[in-house]
Amino acid sequence: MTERVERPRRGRQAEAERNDWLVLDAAREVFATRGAGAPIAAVAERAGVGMGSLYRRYGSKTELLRRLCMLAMEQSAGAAEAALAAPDAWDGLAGFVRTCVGFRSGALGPLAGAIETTPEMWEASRRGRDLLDAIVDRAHRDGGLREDVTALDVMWLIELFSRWGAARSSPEDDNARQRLLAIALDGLRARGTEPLPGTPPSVEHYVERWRYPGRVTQAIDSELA
Amino acid sequence: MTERVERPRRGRQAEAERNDWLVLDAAREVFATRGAGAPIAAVAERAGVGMGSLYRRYGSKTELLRRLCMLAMEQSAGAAEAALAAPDAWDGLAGFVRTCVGFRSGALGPLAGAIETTPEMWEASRRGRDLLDAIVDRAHRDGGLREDVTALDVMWLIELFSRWGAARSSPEDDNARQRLLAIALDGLRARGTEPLPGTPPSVEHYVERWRYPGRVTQAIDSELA
DNA sequence: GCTTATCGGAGTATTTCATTCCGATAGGAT
DNA sequence: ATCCTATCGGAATGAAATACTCCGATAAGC
Repeated sequence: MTERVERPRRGRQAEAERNDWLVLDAAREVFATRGAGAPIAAVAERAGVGMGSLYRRYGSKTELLRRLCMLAMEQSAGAAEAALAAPDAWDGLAGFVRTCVGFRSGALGPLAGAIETTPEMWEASRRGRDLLDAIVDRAHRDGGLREDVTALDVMWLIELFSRWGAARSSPEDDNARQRLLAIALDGLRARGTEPLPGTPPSVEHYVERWRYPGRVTQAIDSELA
Repeated sequence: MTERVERPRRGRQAEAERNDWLVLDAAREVFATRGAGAPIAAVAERAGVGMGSLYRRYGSKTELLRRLCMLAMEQSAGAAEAALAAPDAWDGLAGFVRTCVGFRSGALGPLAGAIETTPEMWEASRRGRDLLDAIVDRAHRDGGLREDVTALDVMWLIELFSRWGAARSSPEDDNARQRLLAIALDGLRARGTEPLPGTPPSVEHYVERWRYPGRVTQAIDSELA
């Protein structure tokens, strides 16, 4: 799932690096399905790593969560660039959604509000939204995507599917999710159907959730200005 | 949201009954979004009711969860019967899904495994699945539903959307959910599209999650036999 | 005005969790 | 071969969260 940078190490150092990825993958799985409240011990167990090893790399739970968010946003941005480079606009969009759901990019959602967002994170988030806007615009112009679907609809869709899955996910879960995703993507295609109900989702609503309780997060306010 | 049986009471008794529904609605909201691990206090607070009042009615958290499951399954069965009675097969199915998502019928999913399932619950679950089978069969025969979609796909779809929503859900959340649901339902319609990937979801997979850890749940085994 | 069912929430014992500490293990240098 | 040290795993710890109980306050019904 996670892309590994192959830089050959030896012995203990190799194990350390391997563990790092194991932890990150496990953390994503655990926090995505059980929310930010999930215990660190669950991450360690799933990664097959001791608590000591985990804390050697991440000084606190918050640090791990932040790292996780950044990683997901970076991967998401990478996938977005690939989508824009795809020959067909619709295929690019569909592939982007599938990829993001694949590594549970939208799993950040439940984490919103549990950690104080750094300026760095805001920057990445902003960039991600801009890229998605571009993808959706292209698919609209190309006629592959039904025109009443907005970029934020797609965002929510990714989040919806990212959170799916039991605490202990199995291949069967993946299978079911793939099917539902295929159904949803099919529903996204341009076609003479009923217009979508309600109003387009707002950026304010999407962004507001990240406000960390108790402290003023200035970045949000400038974001919403 | 929840259908109330209007049996006029007076004064304190009326308040008691009103509280009962407040608690049930709040509990569904809380457990659906935060999982079975959510604190009882959160339910009380959301219902605007003291802990005392809550425990007067439900002797334990487990009892509340069980009651919640039964209620959701009963409401779901009611919606299913209405769907079968609908003039149009497709409209019946779509309405059923929307109704179930509306009262978060699929929110039972995350509760699976957290409580020991009673025979009564198995009975209701079984009945629900039979009804859904009938709805899906009818929609297939009628040609409105794409034929590679199974009843369990629909089941998972309902669960997917039932779990959606932030801890503190807002009208904006509902709006976004409605739109995504419209997209998904549109993807469900019969139409010359790519067949669904993977294999149809299995009953075993769906049912297995309800196995309560530590104790053998005989009903599951007979269910799977 | 009195009785009593019901209400809300503070209090308690228990559990869960984040974080720390340390003995064990095994690369890698001498 | 042997010692040194980085890393590992998980038990120990103190703090926070949580299920559940208890009780004084409130107001309906007579």
